[in-house]
Amino acid sequence: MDPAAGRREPTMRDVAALAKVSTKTVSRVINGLPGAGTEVTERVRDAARTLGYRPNLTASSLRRSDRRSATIGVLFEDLSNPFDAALLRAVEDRARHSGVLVLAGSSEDDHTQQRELLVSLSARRVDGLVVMAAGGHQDALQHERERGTPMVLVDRPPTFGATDCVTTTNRASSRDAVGHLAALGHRDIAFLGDRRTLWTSQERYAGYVEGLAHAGVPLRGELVRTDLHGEDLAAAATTTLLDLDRPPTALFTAQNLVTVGAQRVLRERGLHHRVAVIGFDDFPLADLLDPGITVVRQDVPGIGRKAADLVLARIDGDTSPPVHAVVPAALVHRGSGEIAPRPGPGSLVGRQ
Amino acid sequence: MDPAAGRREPTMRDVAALAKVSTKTVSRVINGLPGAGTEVTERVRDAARTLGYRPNLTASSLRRSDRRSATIGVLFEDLSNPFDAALLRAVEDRARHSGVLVLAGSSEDDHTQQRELLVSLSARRVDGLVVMAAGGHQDALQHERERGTPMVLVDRPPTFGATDCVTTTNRASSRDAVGHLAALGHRDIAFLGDRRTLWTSQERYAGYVEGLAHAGVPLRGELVRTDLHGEDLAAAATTTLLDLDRPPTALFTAQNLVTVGAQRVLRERGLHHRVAVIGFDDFPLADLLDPGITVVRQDVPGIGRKAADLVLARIDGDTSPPVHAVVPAALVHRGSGEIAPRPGPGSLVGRQ
DNA sequence: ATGAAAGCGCTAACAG
DNA sequence: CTGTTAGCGCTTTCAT
Repeated sequence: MDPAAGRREPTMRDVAALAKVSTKTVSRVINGLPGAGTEVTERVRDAARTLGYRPNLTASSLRRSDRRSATIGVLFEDLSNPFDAALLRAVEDRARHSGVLVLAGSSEDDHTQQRELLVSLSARRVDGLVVMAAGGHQDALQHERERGTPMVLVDRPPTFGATDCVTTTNRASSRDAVGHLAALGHRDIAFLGDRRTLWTSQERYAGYVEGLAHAGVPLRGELVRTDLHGEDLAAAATTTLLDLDRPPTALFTAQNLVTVGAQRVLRERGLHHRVAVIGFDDFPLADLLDPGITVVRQDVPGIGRKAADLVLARIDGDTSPPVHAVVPAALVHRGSGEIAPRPGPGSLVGRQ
Repeated sequence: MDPAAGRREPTMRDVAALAKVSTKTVSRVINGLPGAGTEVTERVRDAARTLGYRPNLTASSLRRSDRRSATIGVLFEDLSNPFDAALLRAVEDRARHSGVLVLAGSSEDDHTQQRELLVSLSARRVDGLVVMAAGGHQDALQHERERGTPMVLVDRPPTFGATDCVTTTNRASSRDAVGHLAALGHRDIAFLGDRRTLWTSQERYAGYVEGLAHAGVPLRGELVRTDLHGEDLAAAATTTLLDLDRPPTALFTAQNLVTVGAQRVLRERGLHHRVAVIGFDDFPLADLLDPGITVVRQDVPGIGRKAADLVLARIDGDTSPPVHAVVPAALVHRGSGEIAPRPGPGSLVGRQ
């Protein structure tokens, strides 16, 4: 099974011996540094090729003064979530073009797992981190940051200082979305949110409240459902809402899985053309559904690029003050958010 | 910006000095090896905590005899594709539970990029690789494998020897899908495939041919469209097919983006309830479309787990003969694949 | 149970 | 232009 069993990996010393030069000269040639004669360079290259020599970045970075591993850590909630995946890809692209590779991990929004991954990444001496922080306290992240590791938080800001961060217009876009629904005449607009410990959930809820206030629509507490982590909880909450005496005529679903869970229930009940929906976060095929789902779309590649740029700049020694970059999101009209309220068989107008 | 500017990272020597022991003793304590007194152990732990010592896996792996980096490389086509993302997550989970981290990269099905990533991973001395090979030759992969790096190919098999691989039942499931359509009475079943250089495309096409033959349906060459890389090409091909004098009554779309592209055109033309579709590869929300999209669903987490298990076992010295694991896919009936053929306004039965 | 010396593969700092 | 020496942080080997 092992085609190379027994053979020892050639080192610079082996190359040096074969080319009859010093290891330092080999080092110069391999790294493309000046100070190596044309003829010697050729001899070294030949020797390296003959032996099948591969540079060892691990040894090199240990000895080099900059101590760089040319590797960054990416610590997201769930690499299989389309949002996280798109973000990872954007970061990876940027990093790759700078010769930097990405060590990726999923924290599952769990502090223990986040901390363990942080320790693992730290032991491998990554040059920097791009992190989607787990909800709640950020002790482990703060600790790592305070050791000096360059760090950029994405999607959610740090609760500690001196750290860059890239987020989107959660509050303003949520306000706009709710305003859009109110402008159509909706007065019973429900809020369905992810975990309350998440900053994005809080911001989107705040935007919902502001949007209602701005439109002069009173907030009905029973229309607010939070801590809906995953499609199933979102579906259950939607069911409960639709069963109210005075059910909502519009839903603002504040996360992609929540939107999908709600959508499932609406279709089961045949209400997808009656109840308006605007979701936060776009998702694949949102435009192919009937009606198309109106969403607040984040510029995910933009966020990833910005985060990567920031962390790479910090690694390169940029010491300017910390930045909180805000990448604008946009409301994408597809139909579900443009459904007007109307009294129907399920409506209770007149009963009030 | 840098909270730790100037400070030097503490080493085992620093810990040893503070605890008044040798570095070897510190090494024993940090690694939980036997041969360290209870009292000394305590002293070392205190010193490490006081100094904020972090073990350096990079230095450790350089010196250790097993030379392990506790890191594997994952080289897929596009980490933002839901299929790749789900696979990455499955591999990462398995690896993490073995204390192994994942260096991830996207090859974009490009040989140059694949080779460059391979070189980067190799320089970082990853212990093993999980690779979705780019189409065409596999010279760089073979070369890396022949140096002795444990390697598992996923989704597509190696064209060289002595290498594990995990794929799904591409051919058999495609045959079944086409058989399912034929059993409903379809005789004009189109094939829409991704790049012909990809083994999966070839296998799925072979299954299509077998399925037709088995059902006694003659193959019409003009209904076969390949090299559809991406939604747009798939959409264009679908348009062409529908404009034929004798258009297909059913489509077998052999990759997830192809399915989506075709679906877009069918909906534009209002044919999504008339033309049957079975897609290879499931995708999010396929069940929420109207009709739901019937697909061949791969067991993506199963494939990822198996691949991770194989590479981790090889790293641990398993020298049993190479394995080609085949993880079964299943036909998921959702509606689009259960549409029967019928003469309609667009049909040309009778004109022939 | 503990430590001293050597060295993993490489590069910094200096020679020549 | 090229080489020598030392040593990155750690673990091996062998001694005590």
